Amino acid sequence: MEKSFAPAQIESKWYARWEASGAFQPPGQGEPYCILLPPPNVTGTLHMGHAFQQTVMDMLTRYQRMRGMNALWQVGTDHAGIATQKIVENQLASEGRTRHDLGRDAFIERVWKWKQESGSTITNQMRRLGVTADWSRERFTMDEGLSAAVRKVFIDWYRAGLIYRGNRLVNWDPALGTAVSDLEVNNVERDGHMWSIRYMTSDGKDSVVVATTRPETMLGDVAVAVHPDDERFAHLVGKTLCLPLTDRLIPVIADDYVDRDFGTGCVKITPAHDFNDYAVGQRHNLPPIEIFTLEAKVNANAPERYRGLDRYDARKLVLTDLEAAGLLVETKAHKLQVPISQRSEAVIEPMLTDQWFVDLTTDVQQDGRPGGRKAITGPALDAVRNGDIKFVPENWTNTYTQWLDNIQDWCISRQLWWGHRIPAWYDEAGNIFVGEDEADARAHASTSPVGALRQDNDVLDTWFSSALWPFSTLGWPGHGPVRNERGEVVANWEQDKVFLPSAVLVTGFDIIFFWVARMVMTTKYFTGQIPFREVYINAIVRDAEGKKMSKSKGNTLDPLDLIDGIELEPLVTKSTKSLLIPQVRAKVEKRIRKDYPEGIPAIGTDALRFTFAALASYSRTINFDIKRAEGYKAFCNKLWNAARFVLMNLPEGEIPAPAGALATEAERWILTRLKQTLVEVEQHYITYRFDHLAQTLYEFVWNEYCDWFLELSKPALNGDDAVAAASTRHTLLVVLETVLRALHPIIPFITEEIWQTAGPKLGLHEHTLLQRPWPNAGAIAEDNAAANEIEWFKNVLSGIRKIRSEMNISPAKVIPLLLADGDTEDRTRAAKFAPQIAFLARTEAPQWIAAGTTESAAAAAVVGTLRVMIPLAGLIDLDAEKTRISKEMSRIEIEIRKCEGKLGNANFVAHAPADVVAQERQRIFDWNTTLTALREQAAKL
RNA sequence: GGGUGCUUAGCUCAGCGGUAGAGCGUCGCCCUUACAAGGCGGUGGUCGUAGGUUCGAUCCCUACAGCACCCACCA
Repeated sequence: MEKSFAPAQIESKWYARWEASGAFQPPGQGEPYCILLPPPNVTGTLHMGHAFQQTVMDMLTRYQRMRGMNALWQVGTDHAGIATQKIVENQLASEGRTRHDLGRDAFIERVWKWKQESGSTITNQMRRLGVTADWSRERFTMDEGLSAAVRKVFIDWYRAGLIYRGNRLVNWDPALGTAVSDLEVNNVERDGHMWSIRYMTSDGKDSVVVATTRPETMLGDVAVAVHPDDERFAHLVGKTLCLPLTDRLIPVIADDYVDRDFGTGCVKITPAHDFNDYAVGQRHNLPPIEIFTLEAKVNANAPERYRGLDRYDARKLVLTDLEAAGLLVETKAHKLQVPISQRSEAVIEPMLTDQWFVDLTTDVQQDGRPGGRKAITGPALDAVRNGDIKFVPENWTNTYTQWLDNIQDWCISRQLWWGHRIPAWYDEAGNIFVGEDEADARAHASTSPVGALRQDNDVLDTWFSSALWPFSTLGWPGHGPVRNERGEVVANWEQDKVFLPSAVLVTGFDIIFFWVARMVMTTKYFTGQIPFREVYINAIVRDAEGKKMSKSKGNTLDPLDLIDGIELEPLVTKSTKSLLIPQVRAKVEKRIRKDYPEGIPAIGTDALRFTFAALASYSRTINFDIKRAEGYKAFCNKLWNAARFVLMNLPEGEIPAPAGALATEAERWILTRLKQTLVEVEQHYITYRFDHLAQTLYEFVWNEYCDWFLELSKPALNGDDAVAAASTRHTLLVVLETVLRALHPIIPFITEEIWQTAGPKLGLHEHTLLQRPWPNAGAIAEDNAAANEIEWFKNVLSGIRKIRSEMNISPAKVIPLLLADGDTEDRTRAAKFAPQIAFLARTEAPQWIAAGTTESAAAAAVVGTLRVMIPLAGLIDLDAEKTRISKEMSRIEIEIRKCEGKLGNANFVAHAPADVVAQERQRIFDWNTTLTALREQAAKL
């Protein structure tokens, strides 16, 4: 083996071999265990969030596979409607064209082409991470099978009355030219103004002043509302106002939507461009007046003067005109919430448009009569409330249920071309026909169409298809095997439905609403099953300072750059190339040069994965610090070198298990610790505490196996006792091989590489470590007596080391060692561990001082009643030793006083559990024993 | 306005009704034949503040302060 662990060399070797072995596919036996990959954007690239999440999923999948489960990691990608369409439109724009120049069919063809070109980027990056998803079943949300599922769901819901089409006020993104759902809108606080505008009554005798942040919308006002109980304005209710800048008359109405204490207490009502006003308009039977085109420009319903103006230009002109008319009463600064489109960052304009909705709000009884409960969200809420689905950490349950309790109908139509086209047709009279295709739609129609049918131009919200992921990927609705474009079978519902429900969904909290809740809704409705038993909400990855990673901040990290490393200059180039604003660009460059003056070091996939595991506590964010990753790379190196030590101490060929029991205490101890470690690790898998899991293994490997067992093995391997040497050799190897298996789900590459050498030494001839079973902790013998012996040994050794260090004795110098007092057990142990003590502490063979002998002055450590001493002669400063001992004594005296305080408290003795009291008594006894020995030692000095 | 977190060592974070922990950093000694990406030994914390419950509180409860995040229609 090489002297150091070199990730690049070993990572390249194993992935292809694993994949070719077919081991990623479920073996067809054992209990089903399924994990669904949240399908990433097909044309996207891997980011830190993916890498983290996928590491967790891969750990779980590898672990359960090793445990003999019928493990399936269902993989696939998402067509990401808006995002992907936008990329291709940008490409066209750089050629000076728009999608309309191409036409629908040619444009879609072009998107498919882009999907073919870039669709393998992210899946190849996932392979670099070591992801063991079943690629033979890879799906795409727009492949034929999944599209069929989408159509069936749409049609079934439509026919059940749960999908409807209606002219509603929706969130309109004027930049993208499509409706978006409530979830795709973020409210952002912005600095703006509040303007007060006077509306005169038609008789010219009176007026009201309304306050607004959007004066331009006054062109679409249909009323002014005041609170019904507001005495200030009671006399005006029912009066007519002249809407300024127009020739329209509007009424003053009373509605308790109005907050008397806000603004002027009078609200202008613009039903066509405000959600609240829409509701008010409906209550008062006031038809909305739309004043904007879909591009958010003023339309023909407004006075000619404003037509064609963009909404913000219109605002300026309206204000100017109001000012000129003397109707602008006040302008003041005001912070307001502005609805921003997540996708385009354009300001959303509420618009009245024809859209498709999923009814999530109507209560229906079993027989369809009103009342009862909500057909889609009801079961989805129950599944979580009754515990069928559990969130980990469980406080996310609240988030989920509260959202579903307050949900609105889901706008599912998008005015895009890339996506699942809505399977609905219209005749010339505007009647709607829904079906698999035109013929099916006609066949299911209650009336015959008037004239030709024309298909709906819109596509479905991307999340509509991802909502079906848990069952659509398994071949639902199930008419025999589903094949991919190469003709290979990718799913077969009749067989694959055993994977529903999946075991756990690993995902971010940001898509609980977008995706998790909707999967529960569809899966419950269409299969009667829950989609998954547990939802593990993983943390969001942030930078080392806890800041959100974003390209414009320049603090993103590419997981591949961490794996492979990257020089400073290429890093600067790649981080700034998509930044168009020069100031931002300069800032990002500066930051990168400051944060990574040497570029990013290559830490390898294993260390990256281990870091993710170690950071994965229940906290909701993790701060990714390269320093930490470098530490775990060191761990990989440690494991590598431990393996190197073990292997270089083994003879050629297989190492047979020695006959008879383990020869040494150290072996019995390390196996005891190994067993405990495995038990703990298994527990951590159940609770998804990957941080504890990683730490448990880290500590075992480094602090016990390497620091103590390997060191203890050296005298045994080189000693005269051939039986002990043979037994130790075998145990070194057995523990190594077991540890490799236990670590494999976290750090698959390095463990596989080592195992390929270590496994065969034990006569194991599996193809790969990937296919080995998980270690059986139950089969490992426990020996607590041995554990006590090693504990004693560690105490003796660290006592000596402390003296050496504090007395500045060179680590290389071999020193004499004296033992005094102690009991018979100390004598037995001292004899047993004499070679180990001498070797590890660099001492001469320990000499017992006979009772009654005059001791020469020495530095001492105390273990129980045993004194472990290093004679002063020429080595130790007497005064320094006196100080050291007295410091130690005062520390112990403090401890004793603490114990005495507790035990002297009658209430403590009376109320505390017996074992706590007993423990306290034991402690005080132990401290006193040590103190006595130290006093004696001090006296001898 | 509603909801959810967080506050523990210089930094990043675990922990928990009964002796305060890890990684990184830092200090000292050491290239000891697996590993200097290493070894050995240190330093470092009145666990955000104030009350309460308890024999005992970093942990449970209450209030307060500060910091995040999510949801929501205040013109």
